[in-house]
Amino acid sequence: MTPANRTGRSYPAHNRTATTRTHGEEGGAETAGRLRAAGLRATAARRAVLAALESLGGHRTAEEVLEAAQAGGASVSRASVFNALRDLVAAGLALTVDTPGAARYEVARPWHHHFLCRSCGRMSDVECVVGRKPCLRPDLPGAEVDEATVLFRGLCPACAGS
Amino acid sequence: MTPANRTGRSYPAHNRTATTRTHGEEGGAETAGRLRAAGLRATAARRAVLAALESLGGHRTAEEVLEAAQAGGASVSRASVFNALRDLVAAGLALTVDTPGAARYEVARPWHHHFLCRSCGRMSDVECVVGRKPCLRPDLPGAEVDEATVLFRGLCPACAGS
DNA sequence: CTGTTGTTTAGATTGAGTCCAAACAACGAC
DNA sequence: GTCGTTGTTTGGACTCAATCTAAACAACAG
Repeated sequence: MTPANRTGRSYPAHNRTATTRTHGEEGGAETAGRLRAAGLRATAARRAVLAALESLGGHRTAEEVLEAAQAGGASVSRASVFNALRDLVAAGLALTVDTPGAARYEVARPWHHHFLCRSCGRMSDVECVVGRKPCLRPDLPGAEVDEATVLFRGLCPACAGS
Repeated sequence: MTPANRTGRSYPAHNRTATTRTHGEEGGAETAGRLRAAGLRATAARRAVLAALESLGGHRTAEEVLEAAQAGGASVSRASVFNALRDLVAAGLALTVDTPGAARYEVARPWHHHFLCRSCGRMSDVECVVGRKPCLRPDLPGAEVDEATVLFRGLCPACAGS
Protein backbone atom coordinates (compact mmCIF):
# COMPACT_ATOMS: atom_id res chain seq x y z
CA MET A 1 0.00 0.00 0.00
CA THR A 2 0.99 3.58 -0.46
CA PRO A 3 3.84 3.37 -2.93
CA ALA A 4 5.02 6.75 -1.72
CA ASN A 5 7.01 8.46 -4.37
CA ARG A 6 9.88 10.71 -3.64
CA THR A 7 9.13 14.16 -2.47
CA GLY A 8 7.83 16.11 -5.37
CA ARG A 9 8.40 19.65 -6.27
CA SER A 10 6.06 21.71 -4.26
CA TYR A 11 8.29 24.58 -5.22
CA PRO A 12 8.88 25.98 -8.64
CA ALA A 13 12.43 25.05 -9.43
CA HIS A 14 14.65 27.85 -8.36
CA ASN A 15 16.40 29.18 -11.43
CA ARG A 16 20.08 28.87 -11.44
CA THR A 17 22.15 31.94 -11.83
CA ALA A 18 22.06 32.82 -15.48
CA THR A 19 25.67 33.82 -15.61
CA THR A 20 27.83 30.76 -15.59
CA ARG A 21 30.97 30.75 -13.55
CA THR A 22 34.29 30.54 -15.25
CA HIS A 23 35.52 27.90 -12.88
CA GLY A 24 32.77 25.55 -13.92
CA GLU A 25 31.70 24.91 -10.36
CA GLU A 26 28.28 25.15 -8.90
CA GLY A 27 27.95 28.15 -6.71
CA GLY A 28 29.83 31.29 -7.39
CA ALA A 29 31.19 34.10 -5.31
CA GLU A 30 27.75 34.90 -4.01
CA THR A 31 27.35 31.45 -2.52
CA ALA A 32 30.86 31.59 -1.09
CA GLY A 33 30.08 34.89 0.55
CA ARG A 34 27.00 33.54 2.21
CA LEU A 35 28.97 30.62 3.58
CA ARG A 36 31.61 32.91 5.06
CA ALA A 37 28.97 35.24 6.43
CA ALA A 38 27.52 32.24 8.23
CA GLY A 39 30.92 31.45 9.71
CA LEU A 40 31.82 28.58 7.43
CA ARG A 41 34.79 28.11 5.18
CA ALA A 42 33.74 28.37 1.58
CA THR A 43 34.90 24.98 0.42
CA ALA A 44 34.03 23.51 -2.94
CA ALA A 45 31.91 20.78 -1.38
CA ARG A 46 29.83 23.20 0.65
CA ARG A 47 29.34 25.51 -2.29
CA ALA A 48 28.24 22.65 -4.49
CA VAL A 49 25.83 21.33 -1.87
CA LEU A 50 24.28 24.71 -1.18
CA ALA A 51 23.94 25.42 -4.88
CA ALA A 52 22.40 22.00 -5.48
CA LEU A 53 19.91 22.47 -2.68
CA GLU A 54 18.87 25.79 -4.13
CA SER A 55 18.56 24.66 -7.71
CA LEU A 56 16.64 21.54 -6.74
CA GLY A 57 14.22 23.31 -4.46
CA GLY A 58 11.79 21.44 -2.25
CA HIS A 59 12.70 18.85 0.34
CA ARG A 60 15.59 16.65 -0.69
CA THR A 61 17.45 13.68 0.61
CA ALA A 62 21.21 13.64 0.88
CA GLU A 63 21.31 11.24 -2.05
CA GLU A 64 19.39 13.62 -4.26
CA VAL A 65 21.68 16.45 -3.31
CA LEU A 66 24.70 14.31 -4.03
CA GLU A 67 23.44 13.42 -7.48
CA ALA A 68 22.53 16.99 -8.29
CA ALA A 69 25.89 18.27 -7.12
CA GLN A 70 27.77 15.72 -9.19
CA ALA A 71 25.53 16.32 -12.18
CA GLY A 72 26.41 19.97 -11.78
CA GLY A 73 30.03 19.16 -12.44
CA ALA A 74 31.33 19.15 -8.90
CA SER A 75 33.44 16.32 -7.59
CA VAL A 76 31.98 15.64 -4.18
CA SER A 77 31.96 12.53 -2.07
CA ARG A 78 29.00 11.15 -0.23
CA ALA A 79 30.56 11.83 3.14
CA SER A 80 31.16 15.44 2.19
CA VAL A 81 27.54 15.92 1.30
CA PHE A 82 26.54 14.67 4.73
CA ASN A 83 29.17 16.85 6.35
CA ALA A 84 28.12 19.87 4.36
CA LEU A 85 24.44 19.40 5.08
CA ARG A 86 25.15 19.05 8.77
CA ASP A 87 27.20 22.22 8.75
CA LEU A 88 24.71 24.17 6.67
CA VAL A 89 21.94 23.27 9.07
CA ALA A 90 24.08 24.18 12.07
CA ALA A 91 24.93 27.50 10.44
CA GLY A 92 21.30 28.25 9.71
CA LEU A 93 21.60 28.13 5.93
CA ALA A 94 19.53 24.97 5.59
CA LEU A 95 16.78 23.19 7.47
CA THR A 96 16.18 19.53 8.22
CA VAL A 97 12.78 17.95 8.08
CA ASP A 98 12.06 14.97 10.28
CA THR A 99 10.76 12.29 8.01
CA PRO A 100 10.61 8.55 8.34
CA GLY A 101 13.35 7.01 6.23
CA ALA A 102 15.97 9.37 4.94
CA ALA A 103 16.32 12.87 6.35
CA ARG A 104 15.32 15.69 4.05
CA TYR A 105 16.86 19.12 3.65
CA GLU A 106 15.79 22.43 2.24
CA VAL A 107 17.29 25.89 1.99
CA ALA A 108 16.50 28.04 4.98
CA ARG A 109 13.39 30.18 4.85
CA PRO A 110 11.05 31.64 7.43
CA TRP A 111 9.86 29.12 9.97
CA HIS A 112 7.18 26.84 8.60
CA HIS A 113 5.82 23.33 8.83
CA HIS A 114 5.21 20.37 6.57
CA PHE A 115 2.46 18.25 5.14
CA LEU A 116 3.19 14.69 4.13
CA CYS A 117 0.68 13.03 1.80
CA ARG A 118 -0.02 9.43 2.70
CA SER A 119 -0.97 8.65 -0.87
CA CYS A 120 1.61 10.25 -3.15
CA GLY A 121 4.28 10.67 -0.50
CA ARG A 122 4.94 14.23 -1.49
CA MET A 123 5.85 16.81 1.07
CA SER A 124 4.66 20.37 0.90
CA ASP A 125 5.19 23.43 3.00
CA VAL A 126 2.62 24.75 5.42
CA GLU A 127 2.99 28.33 6.50
CA CYS A 128 3.47 28.93 10.19
CA VAL A 129 1.09 31.46 11.65
CA VAL A 130 3.81 32.73 13.93
CA GLY A 131 6.60 32.55 11.36
CA ARG A 132 9.45 32.20 13.81
CA LYS A 133 10.47 29.64 16.35
CA PRO A 134 9.40 28.48 18.76
CA CYS A 135 5.87 28.96 17.51
CA LEU A 136 4.29 26.67 20.08
CA ARG A 137 5.09 26.15 23.73
CA PRO A 138 4.81 22.87 25.55
CA ASP A 139 3.19 22.65 28.93
CA LEU A 140 6.48 21.57 30.45
CA PRO A 141 7.54 23.92 33.25
CA GLY A 142 11.25 24.59 33.37
CA ALA A 143 11.96 23.47 29.85
CA GLU A 144 13.87 25.66 27.45
CA VAL A 145 12.26 25.34 24.05
CA ASP A 146 14.27 25.84 20.89
CA GLU A 147 11.64 25.00 18.36
CA ALA A 148 8.43 23.19 17.65
CA THR A 149 8.03 21.38 14.37
CA VAL A 150 4.64 20.30 13.14
CA LEU A 151 4.15 17.47 10.69
CA PHE A 152 0.72 17.14 9.14
CA ARG A 153 -0.29 13.86 7.57
CA GLY A 154 -3.19 13.10 5.34
CA LEU A 155 -4.19 13.48 1.72
CA CYS A 156 -2.85 16.42 -0.20
CA PRO A 157 -5.32 18.50 -2.22
CA ALA A 158 -4.45 16.64 -5.42
CA CYS A 159 -4.89 13.17 -3.95
CA ALA A 160 -7.99 14.10 -1.95
CA GLY A 161 -9.65 15.58 -5.00
CA SER A 162 -9.33 12.63 -7.33
CA MET B 1 22.92 -23.55 9.73
CA THR B 2 22.47 -26.09 12.54
CA PRO B 3 18.87 -26.69 11.65
CA ALA B 4 18.49 -29.29 14.37
CA ASN B 5 19.13 -26.74 17.05
CA ARG B 6 16.09 -24.55 16.66
CA THR B 7 14.48 -23.38 19.81
CA GLY B 8 11.52 -25.66 19.84
CA ARG B 9 8.84 -24.12 21.96
CA SER B 10 7.82 -20.83 20.56
CA TYR B 11 4.27 -20.87 21.81
CA PRO B 12 3.97 -21.49 25.58
CA ALA B 13 0.40 -22.68 25.04
CA HIS B 14 -0.63 -21.65 28.53
CA ASN B 15 -3.52 -19.88 26.96
CA ARG B 16 -6.98 -21.09 27.72
CA THR B 17 -9.79 -19.06 26.31
CA ALA B 18 -12.61 -20.98 27.86
CA THR B 19 -12.52 -19.27 31.21
CA THR B 20 -11.54 -15.69 31.74
CA ARG B 21 -8.23 -15.36 33.51
CA THR B 22 -7.76 -12.45 35.86
CA HIS B 23 -4.07 -12.48 36.54
CA GLY B 24 -2.02 -10.40 34.14
CA GLU B 25 1.14 -12.24 33.42
CA GLU B 26 3.25 -11.12 30.50
CA GLY B 27 1.37 -11.96 27.37
CA GLY B 28 -1.54 -13.23 29.40
CA ALA B 29 -5.18 -13.61 28.55
CA GLU B 30 -5.87 -9.94 29.15
CA THR B 31 -3.33 -8.92 26.53
CA ALA B 32 -4.65 -11.53 24.14
CA GLY B 33 -8.16 -10.20 24.55
CA ARG B 34 -7.10 -6.70 23.71
CA LEU B 35 -5.38 -7.91 20.58
CA ARG B 36 -8.49 -9.75 19.42
CA ALA B 37 -10.67 -6.80 20.29
CA ALA B 38 -8.48 -4.74 18.01
CA GLY B 39 -8.96 -7.23 15.22
CA LEU B 40 -5.60 -8.96 15.49
CA ARG B 41 -4.78 -12.57 16.05
CA ALA B 42 -3.36 -13.05 19.50
CA THR B 43 -0.03 -14.56 18.54
CA ALA B 44 2.79 -15.11 20.95
CA ALA B 45 4.96 -12.52 19.22
CA ARG B 46 2.33 -9.82 19.40
CA ARG B 47 1.51 -10.59 23.02
CA ALA B 48 5.17 -10.45 23.95
CA VAL B 49 5.68 -7.18 22.09
CA LEU B 50 2.64 -5.51 23.59
CA ALA B 51 3.55 -6.72 27.06
CA ALA B 52 7.12 -5.51 26.62
CA LEU B 53 5.98 -2.11 25.41
CA GLU B 54 3.76 -1.78 28.45
CA SER B 55 6.25 -2.95 31.01
CA LEU B 56 8.99 -0.78 29.56
CA GLY B 57 6.88 2.34 29.33
CA GLY B 58 8.04 5.47 27.62
CA HIS B 59 9.20 5.72 24.03
CA ARG B 60 11.12 2.70 22.87
CA THR B 61 12.97 1.56 19.81
CA ALA B 62 12.26 -1.77 18.18
CA GLU B 63 15.60 -3.04 19.48
CA GLU B 64 14.67 -2.20 23.05
CA VAL B 65 11.35 -3.94 22.66
CA LEU B 66 13.06 -6.98 21.20
CA GLU B 67 15.47 -7.21 24.11
CA ALA B 68 12.73 -6.76 26.67
CA ALA B 69 10.53 -9.35 25.02
CA GLN B 70 13.33 -11.88 24.92
CA ALA B 71 14.37 -11.05 28.47
CA GLY B 72 10.77 -11.73 29.41
CA GLY B 73 11.15 -15.29 28.27
CA ALA B 74 9.55 -15.05 24.86
CA SER B 75 11.21 -16.42 21.78
CA VAL B 76 10.68 -13.70 19.22
CA SER B 77 12.61 -12.83 16.12
CA ARG B 78 13.61 -9.36 15.11
CA ALA B 79 11.39 -9.41 12.06
CA SER B 80 8.43 -10.36 14.19
CA VAL B 81 9.00 -7.41 16.47
CA PHE B 82 8.91 -5.09 13.49
CA ASN B 83 5.84 -6.85 12.15
CA ALA B 84 4.10 -6.73 15.48
CA LEU B 85 4.88 -3.08 16.05
CA ARG B 86 3.58 -2.22 12.59
CA ASP B 87 0.39 -4.14 13.26
CA LEU B 88 -0.11 -2.73 16.73
CA VAL B 89 0.21 0.78 15.36
CA ALA B 90 -2.19 0.03 12.51
CA ALA B 91 -4.67 -1.44 14.98
CA GLY B 92 -4.44 1.59 17.24
CA LEU B 93 -2.85 -0.21 20.18
CA ALA B 94 0.48 1.57 19.84
CA LEU B 95 1.81 4.86 18.52
CA THR B 96 4.90 5.71 16.54
CA VAL B 97 6.99 8.77 17.18
CA ASP B 98 9.00 10.22 14.34
CA THR B 99 12.48 10.62 15.62
CA PRO B 100 15.76 10.97 13.83
CA GLY B 101 17.51 7.62 13.86
CA ALA B 102 15.41 4.71 15.00
CA ALA B 103 11.63 4.97 15.20
CA ARG B 104 10.16 4.87 18.66
CA TYR B 105 6.96 3.27 19.88
CA GLU B 106 4.72 3.65 22.87
CA VAL B 107 1.45 2.15 24.03
CA ALA B 108 -1.54 4.07 22.76
CA ARG B 109 -2.90 6.86 24.89
CA PRO B 110 -4.86 10.05 24.23
CA TRP B 111 -3.38 12.18 21.51
CA HIS B 112 -0.33 14.07 22.67
CA HIS B 113 3.00 15.42 21.49
CA HIS B 114 6.65 15.03 22.33
CA PHE B 115 9.61 16.91 23.66
CA LEU B 116 13.09 15.82 22.71
CA CYS B 117 15.95 17.10 24.88
CA ARG B 118 19.00 18.10 22.86
CA SER B 119 21.23 17.45 25.84
CA CYS B 120 20.21 14.14 27.38
CA GLY B 121 18.32 12.87 24.36
CA ARG B 122 15.35 11.83 26.43
CA MET B 123 11.87 12.13 25.08
CA SER B 124 8.93 13.16 27.19
CA ASP B 125 5.25 13.53 26.56
CA VAL B 126 3.58 16.87 26.12
CA GLU B 127 -0.13 17.01 26.61
CA CYS B 128 -2.18 18.10 23.66
CA VAL B 129 -4.65 20.87 24.42
CA VAL B 130 -7.14 19.32 22.05
CA GLY B 131 -6.46 15.73 23.04
CA ARG B 132 -7.58 14.18 19.77
CA LYS B 133 -6.42 14.32 16.22
CA PRO B 134 -6.14 16.30 14.15
CA CYS B 135 -5.46 18.98 16.72
CA LEU B 136 -4.09 21.52 14.27
CA ARG B 137 -5.14 22.34 10.74
CA PRO B 138 -2.82 23.38 7.98
CA ASP B 139 -3.61 26.29 5.75
CA LEU B 140 -3.81 23.97 2.77
CA PRO B 141 -7.19 24.21 1.06
CA GLY B 142 -8.53 20.89 -0.18
CA ALA B 143 -6.27 18.75 1.96
CA GLU B 144 -7.68 16.01 4.13
CA VAL B 145 -5.80 16.00 7.39
CA ASP B 146 -5.41 12.82 9.41
CA GLU B 147 -3.22 14.14 12.15
CA ALA B 148 -0.73 16.77 13.18
CA THR B 149 2.24 15.74 15.27
CA VAL B 150 4.29 18.30 17.12
CA LEU B 151 7.87 17.71 18.12
CA PHE B 152 9.38 20.16 20.57
CA ARG B 153 13.13 20.42 20.86
CA GLY B 154 15.20 22.11 23.49
CA LEU B 155 16.45 21.47 26.99
CA CYS B 156 14.29 19.44 29.31
CA PRO B 157 13.64 20.84 32.80
CA ALA B 158 16.38 18.70 34.31
CA CYS B 159 19.04 19.72 31.78
CA ALA B 160 17.97 23.37 31.71
CA GLY B 161 18.13 23.61 35.47
CA SER B 162 21.71 22.53 35.92
C1' DC C 1 53.89 32.45 0.41
C1' DT C 2 53.50 29.56 4.42
C1' DG C 3 51.73 27.35 8.41
C1' DT C 4 47.86 26.04 10.93
C1' DT C 5 43.75 24.13 11.07
C1' DG C 6 39.61 22.66 9.29
C1' DT C 7 37.84 19.69 5.33
C1' DT C 8 37.64 16.05 1.91
C1' DT C 9 38.13 11.48 0.40
C1' DA C 10 37.13 6.36 -0.61
C1' DG C 11 36.06 2.54 1.43
C1' DA C 12 34.87 -0.12 5.36
C1' DT C 13 31.53 -0.25 8.87
C1' DT C 14 27.47 0.24 11.66
C1' DG C 15 22.54 0.31 12.19
C1' DA C 16 17.67 0.28 11.02
C1' DG C 17 14.49 -1.98 8.61
C1' DT C 18 12.73 -5.13 4.79
C1' DC C 19 12.36 -9.35 2.07
C1' DC C 20 12.07 -14.19 1.41
C1' DA C 21 9.87 -18.98 1.25
C1' DA C 22 9.16 -22.55 4.21
C1' DA C 23 7.54 -23.92 8.67
C1' DC C 24 4.24 -22.96 11.80
C1' DA C 25 0.14 -21.63 14.70
C1' DA C 26 -4.52 -19.16 15.42
C1' DC C 27 -9.09 -19.87 15.34
C1' DG C 28 -13.61 -20.73 13.09
C1' DA C 29 -15.92 -24.76 11.35
C1' DC C 30 -17.12 -29.25 11.90
C1' DG D 1 -11.51 -32.41 19.98
C1' DT D 2 -9.79 -32.29 15.10
C1' DC D 3 -9.21 -30.05 10.70
C1' DG D 4 -8.30 -26.73 7.19
C1' DT D 5 -7.68 -22.19 5.88
C1' DT D 6 -5.27 -18.38 6.34
C1' DG D 7 -2.44 -15.33 8.64
C1' DT D 8 2.19 -15.23 11.18
C1' DT D 9 6.85 -16.36 12.33
C1' DT D 10 11.51 -17.39 11.30
C1' DG D 11 16.52 -16.44 10.46
C1' DG D 12 19.40 -15.04 7.26
C1' DA D 13 20.46 -12.37 3.41
C1' DC D 14 19.70 -8.03 1.81
C1' DT D 15 18.95 -2.82 1.16
C1' DC D 16 19.57 1.70 2.30
C1' DA D 17 21.00 5.65 5.29
C1' DA D 18 24.54 7.47 7.67
C1' DT D 19 29.00 7.46 10.26
C1' DC D 20 33.90 6.45 10.91
C1' DT D 21 38.69 6.32 9.52
C1' DA D 22 43.44 8.24 8.58
C1' DA D 23 45.82 10.28 5.11
C1' DA D 24 45.73 13.83 1.56
C1' DC D 25 44.27 18.22 0.84
C1' DA D 26 42.71 23.19 0.75
C1' DA D 27 41.05 27.65 3.08
C1' DC D 28 42.51 31.62 4.86
C1' DA D 29 45.11 34.48 8.46
C1' DG D 30 49.45 36.30 9.04
